[in-house]
Amino acid sequence: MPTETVPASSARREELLEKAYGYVLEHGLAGMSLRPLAAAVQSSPRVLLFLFESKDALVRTLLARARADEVRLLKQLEARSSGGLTRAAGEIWGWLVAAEHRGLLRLWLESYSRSLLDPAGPWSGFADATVQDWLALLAEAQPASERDTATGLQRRTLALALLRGALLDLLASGDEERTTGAVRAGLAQLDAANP
Amino acid sequence: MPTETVPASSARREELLEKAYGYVLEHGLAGMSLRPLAAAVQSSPRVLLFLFESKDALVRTLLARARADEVRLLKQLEARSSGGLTRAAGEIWGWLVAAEHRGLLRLWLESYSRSLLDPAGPWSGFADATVQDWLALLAEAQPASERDTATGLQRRTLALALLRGALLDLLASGDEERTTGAVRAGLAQLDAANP
DNA sequence: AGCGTACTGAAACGGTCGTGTCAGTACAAT
DNA sequence: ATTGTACTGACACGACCGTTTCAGTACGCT
Repeated sequence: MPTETVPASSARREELLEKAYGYVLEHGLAGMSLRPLAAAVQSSPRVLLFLFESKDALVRTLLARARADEVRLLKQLEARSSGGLTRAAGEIWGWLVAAEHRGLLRLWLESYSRSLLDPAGPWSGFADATVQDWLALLAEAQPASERDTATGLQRRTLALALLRGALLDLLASGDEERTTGAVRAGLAQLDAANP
Repeated sequence: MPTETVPASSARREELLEKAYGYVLEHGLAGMSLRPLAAAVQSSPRVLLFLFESKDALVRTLLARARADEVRLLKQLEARSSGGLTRAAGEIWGWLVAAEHRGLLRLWLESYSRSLLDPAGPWSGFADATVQDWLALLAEAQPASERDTATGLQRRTLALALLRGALLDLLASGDEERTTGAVRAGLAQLDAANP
């Protein structure tokens, strides 16, 4: 008798996951369906379901894969985030504007808005998780004396709002210069207001 | 022979449009389908198609209806937006946090992210249009001397980014106090940096 | 050689989708 | 009374959906 239980990890699974990840970065996962996806990754719906259990589980796996990309960024930034809040925010913005991250950021925004309406779906925790990741990173960049104060939280919230708002603008307009200018100005003001 | 051409406006059409609008404010329009919607508004798919021509046209009409809500806000704000950029931004934020606008704002975010991936769909122009509306309102609040300068545009972009980023936070967290605090602090800094 | 494991293909299932067909009903205007 | 207009119900169509069934094939291990 063949296996037909969840493999949870195998060479073929990893390979198809990477291909599928590339596909959703381009096409989003709102209207994703198995047959076109399977064709794009040179496989079949049958195999995708065999390796990933169900479509819902596949979506969850893809979102986890996306988060892995983001966690890798956080590790990188943590290493050199000793320059304070605004410095860390500036580094994050540098990552956000990089053209090769557009797909991931569109996917992030899509999951974010999706989770607001359907908290039960496979993408539910994803948006909150990334937000918490960013906030935690910003907190870590703050001096310990400020980190746990009310104004420290407010400054973190403000920096994050600035980054995310500018990101929305950037994704829609593609105007790197204008948005970067606004972020720089905002961060400079945030810096100047430091006690 | 019956009409079977587009009515484009009628009492019944208006009535169903309002009901359908209430429905999508709650459920979003990503996964909207005619049969559940028709049941919710006590009608039938047949009638919806008769009155709105096609599902795509219905979605466009619903988005136009949403925009009408927003335009009404802009008219209100314009009347008392003589207090400068930060004052106007503060007024906008006051509108954004109002609980009865959550549905509209979730719908806005959904259409926004949607239009990034599928510029051909019925929601394509919607997000850009609202952004332009907001930017124009902010521009109008600026003194004429600053309105057409590069830094004027930058300050507008910054204010808008702050509002939209804080809105993302608010929609996900519901934390009115923290987000409002961040917006107020950011606007105060923007005000202090005024030449 | 025999067997278990990992993967794959073809076809079908029941379901929902947007839309079309064909029939009606209610009612104001003539 | 007749006619035209506005709306509605019942139902079927073809397409696509996620998933299942049943059949394999390729290959390492003993």
